Amino acid sequence: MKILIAEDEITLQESIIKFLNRDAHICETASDYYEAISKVSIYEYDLILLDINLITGNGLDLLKLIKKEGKKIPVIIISANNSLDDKVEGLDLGADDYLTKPFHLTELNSRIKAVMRRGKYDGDSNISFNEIKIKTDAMQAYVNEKPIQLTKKEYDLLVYFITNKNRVLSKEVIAEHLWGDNIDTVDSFDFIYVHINHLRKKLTDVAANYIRTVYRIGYKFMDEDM
Amino acid sequence: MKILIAEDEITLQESIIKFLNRDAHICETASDYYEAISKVSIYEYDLILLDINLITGNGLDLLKLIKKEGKKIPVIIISANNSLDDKVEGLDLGADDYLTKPFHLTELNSRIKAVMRRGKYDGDSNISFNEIKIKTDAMQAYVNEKPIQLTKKEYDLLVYFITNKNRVLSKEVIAEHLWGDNIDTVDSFDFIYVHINHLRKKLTDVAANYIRTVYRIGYKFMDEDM
DNA sequence: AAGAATCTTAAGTTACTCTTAAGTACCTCT
DNA sequence: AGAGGTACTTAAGAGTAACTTAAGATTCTT
Repeated sequence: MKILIAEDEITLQESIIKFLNRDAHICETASDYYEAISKVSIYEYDLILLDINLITGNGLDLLKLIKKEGKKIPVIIISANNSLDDKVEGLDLGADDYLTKPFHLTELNSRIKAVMRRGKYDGDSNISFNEIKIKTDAMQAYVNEKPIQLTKKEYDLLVYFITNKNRVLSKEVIAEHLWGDNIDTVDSFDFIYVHINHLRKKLTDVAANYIRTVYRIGYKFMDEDM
Repeated sequence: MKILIAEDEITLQESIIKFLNRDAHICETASDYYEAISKVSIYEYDLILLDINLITGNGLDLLKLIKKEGKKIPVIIISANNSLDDKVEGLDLGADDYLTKPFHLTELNSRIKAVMRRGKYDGDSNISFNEIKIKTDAMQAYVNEKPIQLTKKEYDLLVYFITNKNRVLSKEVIAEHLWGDNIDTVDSFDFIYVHINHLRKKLTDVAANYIRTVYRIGYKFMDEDM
């Protein structure tokens, strides 16, 4: 799960990241309003954690912006003041949940899970593509009803492919989504090849062909006849 | 047993917690209507203690909400006024029992036990998974009909695993369910390893394999061929 | 208050995944 | 067809996560 944390209190930022990393989420941060706007418009996040009291601007404006652009990214608002007005306004603008500082990190964690649960997969916790099926609850993938053993990265990669089927995904975009933005200092994305290789091997026979190489561009997850 | 106490009288809240903690229940609190709704939607409780005279809203509405969502969580209603109407309405809405303030804590305790006994596992107070059987009222686990000696934490862990079989549970989630929400200040969940270790040792042979490690994620309680 | 049982901390060990690196195969364009 | 770049494959090392033990704290019992 790739999460943007728009929060200017560095200590809070850090402890959130530390905690969420333990659940193997990819976290990126924006310390001010403008950075947040910029990152949201450039990258794809699965969730945004938005402090509405950012020094450089009003978080609610950012929320408006996101929703105006028709993006369906779930947003959880963080606020220092317990004002009911803020809460109501935030939820009216389309925020998915609301947290008041100070909060427990486990609380945050559960809300993230709840939001993701009801948001993304439309109540159905299974994803499938032809003979491939993924039970997200169990984090278990199947090919023709046979379970296949995937590592975390392989699993993430497969989920990312299937939820973005028929789209060409560059190595950079994939890396960005699975590793986060501290990866752009890296000068080679060759390690992607290894994970692709592993995943292909584990998706036996037919299913392996779904991962098509688009030469010089990236990969596309698709059916034979598309 | 994880219990939510929706009660805005702080002193009563505290004495209930103090009392229930002696029975090794995990208690969490909600001091207003909104907090209660939020917590119920996020966390999984084994029981809710609901004061219907919360300042910020009507407890009966909350009860309606819970039952409407099809949740099977047992609810015990607490009320200050002895109005029969409230009582009847509460029980009609699906509350499992009803207490009028002031009440003795021992009274509360026995009602909790009664509700749990008849409520939780479909009238059957036994939980089982293949060769594992648990008699919840005796808090006794068996493997192949042979009783095994578990400590409280080991027992809780096993029950949590079996009632959440086939789901990946992170160390954090497990810790939260077994230790309550004051554990997020902790910066290491390594102690979980120890309890897992003990439980595995006590679930002899085959049964021990049901607790699968999901590397970098957590644990999953499941059968061989899933 | 002492003893027993349980839980937590800590440190050493083992095992797993991810990444790196280097060699090979493939594609495209001239 | 050959050059140059791009993708694939494999194996090994680094780093991290999980496991195991035992001893130090607690908590519970008597």
